[in-house]
Amino acid sequence: MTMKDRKCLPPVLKKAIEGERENLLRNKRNSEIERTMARAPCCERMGLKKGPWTPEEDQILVSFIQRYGHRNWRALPKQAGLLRCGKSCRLRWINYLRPDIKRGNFSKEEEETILRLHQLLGNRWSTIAARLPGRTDNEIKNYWHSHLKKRLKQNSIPPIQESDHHTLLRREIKNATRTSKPAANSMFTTHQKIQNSEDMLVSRQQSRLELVGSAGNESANVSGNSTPGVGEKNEKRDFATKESMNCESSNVMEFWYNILMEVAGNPTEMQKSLG
DNA sequence: AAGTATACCAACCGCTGGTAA
DNA sequence: ATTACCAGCGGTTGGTATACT
Repeated sequence: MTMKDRKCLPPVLKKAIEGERENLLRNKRNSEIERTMARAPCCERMGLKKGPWTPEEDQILVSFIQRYGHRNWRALPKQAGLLRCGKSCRLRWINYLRPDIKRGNFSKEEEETILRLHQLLGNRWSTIAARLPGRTDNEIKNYWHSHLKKRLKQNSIPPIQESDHHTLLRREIKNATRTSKPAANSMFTTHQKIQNSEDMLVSRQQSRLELVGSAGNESANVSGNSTPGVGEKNEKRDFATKESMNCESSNVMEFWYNILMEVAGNPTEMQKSLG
C-alpha cells in the first residue's frame, strides 16, 4: 500500500491503523526514555503528545478552528482540548488540514513555476508557495528535494547567471503589472504581489532582494499596516491584502515595480544608496 | 523470500524577527 | 534599552512503502 493509497483509506480503517501505529510509537518512545534516562523533549515533559496525528485530533483541531479561528496558536490546544503544543497544531493545520490545500501530483506548470522561482529566490519555500495556490511550503520543499533537484542534476541545468537573474526578475514584474486585474493564469496575481512584497520585508538573507525589502517598510505603512499587535498581525495582513485586491492598489504595486526595476537595472548603485 | 537501498512525506527542531511589556 | 513571548521559516529527522539485489 502506498502512502497515497493510505490517504484515501476509509476513516475507520485509517483510524485503526493510526491507533495501532500510535501505540507502537508510544511504547517505543517510553522504552527509549526508560532505557537511556535521557531528558525528554519539552512537549513530552509537559505531557504533550508528539508524532503522527490521529483522525480524532484532526477532527478536534478542524472543528475548533472552523468555529473560533486561530488567533493564538499557543493557547489553541488548551482551549480545544488537545494534548499538543501550539506549534504542532499550527503545522498540522497549515500543512495538512487547511481546506484550501491541493492534494495530488504536481502539474507540469507547477513544476516549472517551482523551478523558475527556485532559481530566482533560492530556498525561500514560503515565498515560492505563495505563488502556488493550495500548495504548502513543506510540500514544495519535499517535492523539490525528492524530484526536482535530482532532475535538475540529471539535466545539468547551469546555475542562473546574474544577468539572467535580472532579466527574469524584470519579466516577472512586467507580467505582474501588465494587467490591473488579478489574472488566474498570470505568474503574480495582485494578492501574490502583495505577499511577495511582504516576503521581501521578512527576508533574512543579505541579498539584493533584501535591500529591496528594507525599503519596503514604507510601503507597508502606506497600505495602512503601521504597527499591528502580534495577534492582529495576520488579520491586518489579510485585511490589507483584501483591501489591496478590492481597490487594486496600484500605488503600492507601482512603488514595488519601480524599486525592483531599479535594483534589477543597477544593483550596485542601489546597494550603495541603501548603505 | 529475505535483506538492503531508496523514495516519499509528515512532523519536529532550532533559529529569527517582530511586538509588547 | 532590554527581555520575553510568539508566529513563521527552513533544515532535518524518522517512519513507511517500494524497488532492487
